[in-house]
Amino acid sequence: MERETTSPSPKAGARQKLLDAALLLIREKGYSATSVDELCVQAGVTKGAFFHHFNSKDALAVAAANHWSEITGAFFETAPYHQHSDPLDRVLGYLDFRKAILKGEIAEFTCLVGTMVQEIYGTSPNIRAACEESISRHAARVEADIAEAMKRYRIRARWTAASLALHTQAVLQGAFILAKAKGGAAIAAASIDHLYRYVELLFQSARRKTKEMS
Amino acid sequence: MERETTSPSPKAGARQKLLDAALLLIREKGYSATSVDELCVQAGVTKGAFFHHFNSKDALAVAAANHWSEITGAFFETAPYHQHSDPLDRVLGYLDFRKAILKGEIAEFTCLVGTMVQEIYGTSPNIRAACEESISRHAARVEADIAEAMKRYRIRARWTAASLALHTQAVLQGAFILAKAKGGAAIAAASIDHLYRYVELLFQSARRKTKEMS
DNA sequence: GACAACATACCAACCGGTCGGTATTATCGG
DNA sequence: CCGATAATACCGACCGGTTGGTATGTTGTC
Repeated sequence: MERETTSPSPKAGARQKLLDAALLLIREKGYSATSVDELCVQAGVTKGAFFHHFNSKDALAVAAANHWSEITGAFFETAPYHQHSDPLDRVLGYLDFRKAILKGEIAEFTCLVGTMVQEIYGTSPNIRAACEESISRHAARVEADIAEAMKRYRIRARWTAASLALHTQAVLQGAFILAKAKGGAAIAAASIDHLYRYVELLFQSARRKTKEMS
Repeated sequence: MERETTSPSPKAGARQKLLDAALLLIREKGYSATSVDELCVQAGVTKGAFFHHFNSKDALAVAAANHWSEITGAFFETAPYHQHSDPLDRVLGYLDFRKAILKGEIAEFTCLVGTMVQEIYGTSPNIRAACEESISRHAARVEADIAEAMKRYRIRARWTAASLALHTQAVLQGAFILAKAKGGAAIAAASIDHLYRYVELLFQSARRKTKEMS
């Protein structure tokens, strides 16, 4: 007859609540430093529920990485920059968007899988694979727009769309590290500015040429 | 009269051996996942020695970050790229050098303080500060060459030498994360290539102009 | 009444840290 | 140069708390 609710989505099922708790805590304190007990408390769930849904802490991490892929996938899917008809504008719009969402606490804009893979790349192959999947899948979307832009502006270069897409992810991940070191998002934004300028420079002569022709 | 040497410098004192062990283990498994016992075993030292030299595990981490600064400082000091008279060549040479040292196991070329700051930025302010110091000090050396190059080639731009220097560090840190995720140094090298190209593009018109004048 | 979804109680291993003690070395008066 | 003294470096058993994980029980639902 009683019905009590606390903060983290009360009727959402223990599994979802644990995954949400993992996103929050692991981004704040890292994977190793986050204990199963803390995850359960944050999720408002007992340890029994934890090991009912996940065979181990590592299994939770894999599930959290996949959960992260779905959440960020849906988030970027609905972002405004996709509206541009010019693929280069979509790439630059993506970077603008990445810069624009650098708000709030550091843990709120940093990357779950980037944080995790640093700690576990040598010890937990399955978590590492899940993190790589997440990064690669996200990079692939950026790559599609880059490839289209290269085609549109007839870029012939030594670099590929794939390598530039991964480079954007490297810059973002590195920007997060600097933000954590310096205690603020400002340097991350500055680094994205440099990346933005780089992409502009890569396409600038080709874009100008095309503009002149039209 | 005796003189013996095995792997972790046997006659080097417990403190040095512990710092070396910290560099090795923390880069392999992260800070939280590395226990004091493991550090002692790796260093060939007892726990008593550990807490004789360091008040806490955190204190060891701070000392390790400073040790890292000294080691990398001396290492880059003697690197060949400093011989170039043109400051821009020194900057590009620095990037070439960073790319050239991406050899061996991942833990052998990744950054101690970049790895640590990810885990502890929110929980250990003094470790975070030591990591920031290390990164900033290294960036400052790069910044000096960039600033000189900007002066030499009379660059007037919206970006500063400081922000570009920090950007190089962001790219490197991010490249390390991708290397950990993908399990190899290749993507890190590709990302440094992009950064190299970016710096070239930033200076290219000015350099050409100067060359024509001479 | 079977089965998934939890809760509770509990465990052995391990964690960072303490502490009393010893071996080595530096200091210094005579 | 000597022996006493004291500081430093190091040892390893031990401690209380926490760790990831388990075994068993309870509950709601089809």
